[in-house]
Amino acid sequence: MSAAALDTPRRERNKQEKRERIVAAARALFSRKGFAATTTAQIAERAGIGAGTLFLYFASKDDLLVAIFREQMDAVVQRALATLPKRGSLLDEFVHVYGAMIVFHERDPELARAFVKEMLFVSGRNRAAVFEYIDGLDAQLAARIEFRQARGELDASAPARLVAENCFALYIARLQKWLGADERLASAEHIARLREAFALQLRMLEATPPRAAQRASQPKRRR
Amino acid sequence: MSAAALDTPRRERNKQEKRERIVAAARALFSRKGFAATTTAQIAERAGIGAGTLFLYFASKDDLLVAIFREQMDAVVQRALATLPKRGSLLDEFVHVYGAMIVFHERDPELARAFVKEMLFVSGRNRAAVFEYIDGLDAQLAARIEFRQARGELDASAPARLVAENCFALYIARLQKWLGADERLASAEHIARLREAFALQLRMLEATPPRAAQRASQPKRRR
DNA sequence: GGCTGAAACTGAGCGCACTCAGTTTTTGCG
DNA sequence: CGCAAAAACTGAGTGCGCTCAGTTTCAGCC
Repeated sequence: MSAAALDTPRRERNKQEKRERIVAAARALFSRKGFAATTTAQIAERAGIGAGTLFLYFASKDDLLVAIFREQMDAVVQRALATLPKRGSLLDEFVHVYGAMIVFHERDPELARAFVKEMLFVSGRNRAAVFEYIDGLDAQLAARIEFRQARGELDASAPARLVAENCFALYIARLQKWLGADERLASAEHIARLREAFALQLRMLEATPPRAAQRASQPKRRR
Repeated sequence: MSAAALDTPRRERNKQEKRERIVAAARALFSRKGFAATTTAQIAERAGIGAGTLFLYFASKDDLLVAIFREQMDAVVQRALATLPKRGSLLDEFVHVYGAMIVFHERDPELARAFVKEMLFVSGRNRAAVFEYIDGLDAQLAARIEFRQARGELDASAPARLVAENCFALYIARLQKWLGADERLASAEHIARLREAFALQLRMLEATPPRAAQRASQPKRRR
């Protein structure tokens, strides 16, 4: 019956609220004492639930971490996409978005390290969520490529989506290297490296399409 | 022969031999029962040592896994580099090498999954070893690029090493996606995807260098 | 309200990676 | 040899993530 769907039954509401409490407790403890040093028992206690209950909401401690991070990352990406530089190049836009994520991770490298390590290997419902998030990001950046392709600024024969996916891979690789290092580079330096890598991938888009007209409209002088 | 080589002090020899026993035991158990289902106590027992002794040789169970895998991967890469296709394109060579690694990982995806997950985040001595291994691989493949650049087949202005590093990143990203998936693609399909990604990165090398334009009249070469 | 089955919750307990105080083995030296 | 210091080794112990048999809470129905 539809009435049941309308009113949020007591059970559902309790569950949702309990989930929030767990997330809040975990967030506070993780950032105060670090991921490894926080025990699930402490989280449960702070959330006011039994030690076992936590695992009815999250399959594992790692799973909990991923769930927390994903929400925050969503916000970061959304904000970055909303503030794209107006007059910048495609490369600038890519660096703007991924740079924002790097800055975010810089706030708490130990957490970020644990997160990245788990993110790509989670299973269950969270795995789908993670990949949806990545797909969304890829799609948005692919759209930026296609926009320029449509205006004739870039080689329209290149598969925009695949290029965007490659850039995500480059970002992750850089991030892993950065987070894994004993002595971490300043994020400015890190972003500069990322820019280099992106430039190398995106340069392909500037190539004259194999068959298409080569800027015939532009009065280019030949010797 | 030197005096130092002659007398392998009893201590050193024992240590080395014990290390071998641990590795052999771990390898056998991991491949029989899987990584997660094997306990460090079982490994120690099979190696004929005390439970705590294992941790004098390897900092953690993960560390042990990484050490085992790295040795095997070295061999795989070495063989692949020695059997590069003679008449193939640069893309063919990249796919040949990384394809060999994929095939290797296909033999035991659960182990590979655990390995890849830990590899990029190990610390201590093994971390240095892992990155030396990656650097070596990058250098070898960069050399293949430079070889063609020197012959004028590819844009010599592109930084070969960075391109090779980008390709490694693409390989790792694909591998993570593949190993993390619930239903794993056939490796042939996986390799085809990797080829696409590589092609997108390497295409940049075919661009006519800014100043030297000799490729214009040359018919496009395919495979 | 009273009853009933199901859903949610609990915490004592389990298995395992890893530690460390105590023991054994090895080495260098007189 | 004997001896002392150092190095290597050991396994009982510890802490933590996670489980599950038992308990409590809730929703729907009379």
